[in-house]
Parts: sequence; structure tokens; C-alpha cells
Amino acid sequence: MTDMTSTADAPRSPGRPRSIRADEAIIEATLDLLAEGSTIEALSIEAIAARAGVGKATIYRRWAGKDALLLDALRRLKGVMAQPAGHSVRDDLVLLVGAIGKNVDPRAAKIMPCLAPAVNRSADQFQLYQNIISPRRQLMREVLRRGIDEGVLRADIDVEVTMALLTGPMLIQRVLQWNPDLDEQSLPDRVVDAVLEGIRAR
Amino acid sequence: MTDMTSTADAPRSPGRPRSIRADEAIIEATLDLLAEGSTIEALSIEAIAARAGVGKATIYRRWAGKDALLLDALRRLKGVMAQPAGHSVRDDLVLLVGAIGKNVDPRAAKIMPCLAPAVNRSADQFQLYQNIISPRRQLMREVLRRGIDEGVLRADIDVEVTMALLTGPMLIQRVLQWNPDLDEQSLPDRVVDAVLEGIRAR
DNA sequence: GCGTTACGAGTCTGACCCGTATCGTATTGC
DNA sequence: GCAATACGATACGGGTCAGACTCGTAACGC
Repeated sequence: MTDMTSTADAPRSPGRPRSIRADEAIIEATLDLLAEGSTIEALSIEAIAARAGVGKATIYRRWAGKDALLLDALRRLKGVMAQPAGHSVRDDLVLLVGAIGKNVDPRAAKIMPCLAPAVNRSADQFQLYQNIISPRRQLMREVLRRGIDEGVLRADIDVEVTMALLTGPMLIQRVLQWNPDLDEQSLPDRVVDAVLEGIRAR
Repeated sequence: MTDMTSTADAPRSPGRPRSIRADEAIIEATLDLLAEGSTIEALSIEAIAARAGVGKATIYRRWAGKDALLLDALRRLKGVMAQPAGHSVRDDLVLLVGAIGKNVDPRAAKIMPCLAPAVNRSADQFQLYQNIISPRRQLMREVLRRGIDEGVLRADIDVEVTMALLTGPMLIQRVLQWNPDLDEQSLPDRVVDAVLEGIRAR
């Protein structure tokens, strides 16, 4: 990956140290512009510099280019994962499903759709994407395993497919607005219950 | 919407008629470039013209701009819908789920992720997107209703959520490669069966 | 104070692109 | 043959941007 802002790993500095405020302002400006509707490639270093109140050189001094900057900015965005309480398997699943595409940072929801093209075109960005979501998948996997151990879920279920079943509907709704008539707020509950019960007559 | 190629609706032509081959070449070049990895906004009229072996004026004579051209090109892409056989509800669902994101045109799979950002930023493109997928949703809805009528599916299921349950996993896998370890080929069967059975112990 | 490095702001070159216009040529109806 | 419209190619002015560079200034260790 690219080097982070060298502010951190500087052992000693002969001259003026780099401004932490500039680092922050650049990252924030990047995320703001993305959240306001700019697409990734419409985003220009010049616009970021102007928004951050920073010279272009200050950006190039820290990052090799737009891609490296974006990588760091998106890393900042991912926020913390939801933590299941561990009481009820159903409630934990509802919590995890509800957290999909809903980061601590409200800008995340606006930015996520922009990443879809990038994920399929750059191996780096695909890796970044997987690094973000794979721990979340793991979290859901553990809840499902717990459910099996506790006997709440059947032992013969396909755990990996079940995770896709829980995640997919929420993701396509939040990212793609797949079905405009589907109420997003109640969706986690409804998805979890539907997956739990199945639809076959019995 | 924008006017289609005026080749069709010309009642009589005083001069030389427009070349149908040029129409075709322009559309094909557009889809090719998108499928090769160009994002929507990185796509330039100049590149399309060069690829199509056509002058820029020939494009501007037909479309007002990139957006209008894209609208027509994507309309061409959507292809025909899968047609369920009507024998077994399960098999019909597997067919419909397997058809998600898998158009007749092999370029479709590459192009689809590019549309995610556009869908959320332009009302026009959102409408185009909905125009393409809503008849497919309707098709799935009818299969589910048929299953209820036939008594294969329970009468109290949430049809809209069930559609999201069937579509979501396939879509995030095909468009986002959500879980690299998930086998895409067997996914339709596994998703449909998981949705049919549910996961709760009983 | 001095060397060093960072700062914001700005300049400059070279791409690339848009959308229009203008070439000479080709294809139609009359 | 002739007007009309199309064609591919190319040139144009206007615009944005990347990156490297230059200012005068500011913040650090020594």
C-alpha cells in the first residue's frame, strides 16, 4: 500500500514539521467532495486543494497521486463495526444487517455507490474493499455459528449463502435503490425474519 | 427521452441518407469501450468516434451529447428477459435468479457496475435503470404469486422482501464480487433453496 | 541567527476534451 | 447535372486538469 502521512513515522525533523491540520483538512475535503456528488474521477487534486484551503504542493508532498490519497481517505471512512450484543441471534442479525452500508460517517452512504466501478477495475481497490468488508462478514459468520451451536439455527444450513442472503437485499437497496417501494428502515427486521422462516409451505 | 436515430422516422430525404452502419458502429464502439473498463465519465466522444471509425460530427448529428448517446446505447444493451417455463416454481426462480446481471450481451456484466454511481445522481438514469429492472421484478413477483396460489409457498410471506432476498445475493456477487469465495455458478440454486427452506431450527 | 523543511498561493507546460466549423468527397431525389 | 444532405477528417477556441516549479513566509533544531 501507500505510505500514510509521514507525520506519524518521522523520527526527527530537521525543519518545519508537517501540519497535522493540513492532513486532516485534505482528507476531509476529499470525503466532502465525494459525498456532495463528485464521482471519483471527476475529483481533481485542484478542487481538493481549494476546498481544503491548501496548496496543491502540500497534497503532492504527502501522496503520490489521486489514487493514493483516495485509498487513505476511504480507509478513514470505514469507521467502527457494529458489535452484536450476544443475547439473541435474531437481534444480533438484525443489528448487523441494519449496519450494512450505514457507517458512523454519514458521508459513507453517498460515497459507496461510487466505489462499485473501481472495485472491478483496480486490484488495489478491490483489496481495500475486501479488507473493509471481510471482518464484517466474519462477524456475521460467528453469529450464525453461534446460532447453530445454540440450536436456534439448523446445523445443515449453508452459512456462506446465508450471509449473502442477509447482506444482499440490504446492500442493493442502500446502494442501488433497487426497489423504490421497499421501506429501508424496516428492511433489516423483515429480511432477517424472512431468512429465518423460509417461504416454503409446510 | 431523447430522439432515437433519425434514420427511422425520416419520411423522405432530400439529400444523402444517414448511414445505418454508422449508427451501429457508434453504439457498438460505446459499449465496447465501456466493457473494456472505461467509466462513464471517462468516456469521451472523441474516443468513441475514433473507435467507431467515424467523425465526431457524425455523432453530434445524431445525439445531443454523451448522455443522450449513452441512454440509447444502454437501451440496446438490456436484451430480452428470461422466460420462466411455468412448470416448477423452484426451477422458475432458479432461472430468474440466474439471469440476474447476466444479459444476452456479455458486455453487460462489465458495464453494470459503472451504472451504480449514475443511478444515484441523475434522475434520468435512475428512471432508465428502473425501466429495465421493474419488468423483471414483476416477472419474479408473478412466479411467487403463482407459488402461493398453488400452495407451494406460504400465503403469508412478504413477497416484496422475498424478491429482494432472491435478487440481492446474486446482484452483489455479480456486480461487486462481494464474497470472492462464493461460487457464482451454483449460487442461483443455493440461494433459491435457502430462501425456500429458511434457516431456523424446527 | 542559520539551515532546513513546510506552508499557501500562484505560474507554467503539456495533455485531453468539448462542441462547432470547414474541408473535399459521396450518395440521394429530381 | 444539380441542390441537398450525408460522410470522414481535421482544425479551432475554450475549458479543465496533472504535476512540476517558483514565490515570500512560517516553524522547527541547533
